[in-house]
Amino acid sequence: MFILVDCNNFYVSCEKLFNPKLKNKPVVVLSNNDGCIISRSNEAKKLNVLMGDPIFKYKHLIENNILEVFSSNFTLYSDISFRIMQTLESFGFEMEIYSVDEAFLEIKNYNFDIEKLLINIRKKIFKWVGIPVSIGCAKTKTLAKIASDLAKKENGYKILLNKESIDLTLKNISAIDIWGIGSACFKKLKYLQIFNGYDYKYADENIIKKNLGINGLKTFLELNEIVCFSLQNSFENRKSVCVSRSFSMKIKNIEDLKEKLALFASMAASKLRKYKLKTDSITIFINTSFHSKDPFYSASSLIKIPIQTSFTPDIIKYSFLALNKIYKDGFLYKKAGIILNNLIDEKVIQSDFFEKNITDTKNRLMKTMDLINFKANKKVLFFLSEGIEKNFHHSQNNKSKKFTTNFEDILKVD
DNA sequence: TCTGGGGTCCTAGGACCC
DNA sequence: TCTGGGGTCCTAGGACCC
Repeated sequence: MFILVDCNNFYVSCEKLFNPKLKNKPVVVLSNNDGCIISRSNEAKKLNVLMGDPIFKYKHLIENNILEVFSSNFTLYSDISFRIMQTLESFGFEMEIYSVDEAFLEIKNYNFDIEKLLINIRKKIFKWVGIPVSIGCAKTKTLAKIASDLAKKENGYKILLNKESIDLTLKNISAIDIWGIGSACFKKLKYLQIFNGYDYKYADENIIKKNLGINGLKTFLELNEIVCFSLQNSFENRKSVCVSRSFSMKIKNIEDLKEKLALFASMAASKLRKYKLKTDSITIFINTSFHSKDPFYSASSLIKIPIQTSFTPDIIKYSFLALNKIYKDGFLYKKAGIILNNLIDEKVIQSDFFEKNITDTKNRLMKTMDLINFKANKKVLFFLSEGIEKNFHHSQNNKSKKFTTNFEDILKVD
């Protein structure tokens, strides 16, 4: 049996935690550049503020002091997330941290009162961390997801274990709201006269497989209480690392693009070292704005590295090679990024027989650099290609404090 | 005027092999 | 006129998730 614990309006709830004045008020949290809405309080949802919408659409609500707006404060959110996961771990079940605000628990033998357990989990997380959660419980992850969505509308938890309640629930949810079904699959399902969860569950298995592929079939089976998605150790075997940003100013030439890319490469490389991983294949991508009327261009390029590495200069060097393959003059670039693929444990790398082995030297240099930057608590040492002027002109005008991770930001109680 | 970032997995098509 | 069949691997891009 699977239990899904899902934080309600997570980022907004984190903001409300340290700011009691926000209670019962419409609040939203914005994406990186203060661009679009990525979290909404229930009150904001009631005002028809939509997920993913650019914030300028709601200028009138802000100017009239109806809507409270926050820039994203990921330092705060990940610390709160960590506390929630720790609390969940204390229950002693096998656990998968699925995202910053969700975790699956798997219960193998149960001869106790499930309902009591769910109530207990909610209580403990609220008491220890202060974040409200919704909990769903069912035989498969897909059904547990559906249950947790329902829990939000009911009293915070929902158990879907008998056929009647499952079927009734599925009749009342649109196929698009099923985990794993996006707009493309939904379109195909509608063509097949499958509109809700119930239609999907009792559809013809072969038709599903033919039209929606292996993933559609797995979802179909999961609705029928056949487990296709098991618990995963999400962080130990991560397969890629990505750093990407949109630019507030469009970029017109390869030099400026290289500078951004070098910075992203450096950030990605330090992530790799943090996870004790190395890569031997780099993808970089660039694109112009999806929204602007300027000519559109989007491209990506993958490049292989002969020896697995997490050495920043290597990664910068190869990302430039990749960029040269796809860069075209005359476009206004809005976004770029780097993805490191094929990650392996840094302990098991294969070195090059014919090259002088300087891996140890490289590792020591990176270690020293990371340490100096860590102690300084900012990036005092970096590579010149990253550029000296790192100002992204990031708008982050409404950022809350790092209440739980910075001594200077700790709340004072009079 | 202003529209996010970080992931996983699958698939189609091309290049190549025998 | 008629021109095989069965693979692998790589890459780009799509679809989905939060």
